[in-house]
Amino acid sequence: MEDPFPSSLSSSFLDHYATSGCTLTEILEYSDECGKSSSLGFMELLNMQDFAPSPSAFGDVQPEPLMIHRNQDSKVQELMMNAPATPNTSSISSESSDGIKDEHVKQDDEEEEDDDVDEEKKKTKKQLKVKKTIQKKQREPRFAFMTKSEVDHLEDGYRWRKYGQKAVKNSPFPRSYYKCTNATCNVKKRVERSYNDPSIVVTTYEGQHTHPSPQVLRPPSAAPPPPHNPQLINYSALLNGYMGISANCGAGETQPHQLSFSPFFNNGLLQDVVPAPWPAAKREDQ
DNA sequence: CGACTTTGACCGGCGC
DNA sequence: GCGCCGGTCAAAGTCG
Repeated sequence: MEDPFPSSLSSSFLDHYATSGCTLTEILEYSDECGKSSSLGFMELLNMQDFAPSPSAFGDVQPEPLMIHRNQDSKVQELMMNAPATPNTSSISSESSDGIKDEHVKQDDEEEEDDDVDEEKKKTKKQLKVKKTIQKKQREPRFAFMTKSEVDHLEDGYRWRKYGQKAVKNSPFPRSYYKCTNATCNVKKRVERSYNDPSIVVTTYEGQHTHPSPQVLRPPSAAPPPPHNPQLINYSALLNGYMGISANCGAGETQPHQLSFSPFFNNGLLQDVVPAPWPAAKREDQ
């Protein structure tokens, strides 16, 4: 777990990040039982077929340090240790959402004769929440990374609905909570700004998409390739790879986005990996 | 009018 | 037990 990121990191992976335009400054991978299987997917991603131009195409873009390490968050690790090592990630999310629904229906049947409707609702709600909490803790692998960007919510090809925002302790920047808008998809993500470096956005994905990216699905003839939007990131490819779903990343995209390049990446190999602390806003005073 | 955001309230976990 | 904190809910508001 403490080993540095593999030197076999393929060019496609970092090339893909290069196409994002947003400079990847750090990747934080939660290590856990799920993570083992998830990491396979992630590693598979690293060996994906090239879908980005060669490094020589990066031109004059200012390089930024790339730091990759595995997360040391003991809290998360502890939660994840209870998680079953379930490589079949698609079954995870469908199971969890269906499970909740089934439980809900069952609960309604059992309390049919109950006079106190409010009580019933409260009970059901409570159980639902407990179940959700347990499932979340046990099932959802997380994947967090930091990007240098001026916008908080980075485009990743999926559609998200914001469902909450909270002030973060010791940070002037709030944390936003998003859910994938796809009804069958259980993926959530948290977005917050590092208070150490406000130019850095910390994005944490939880769960896996059970559907392809809407952007990927779009037929080539339906729309032109995305513009060279510096804020557009195809995290979907990384995440799909990480989560073990075969990524169809980059389909329909014939042009590279604005490119950036890491000095740590040379000749297709990641070099001089520098571990970085978990964002101070999270890790401080713990 | 539907989709999405905002925001206060609520709840559970955790440390003291 | 209490208070703090993170995460989620859901009603109200906003926007196209």
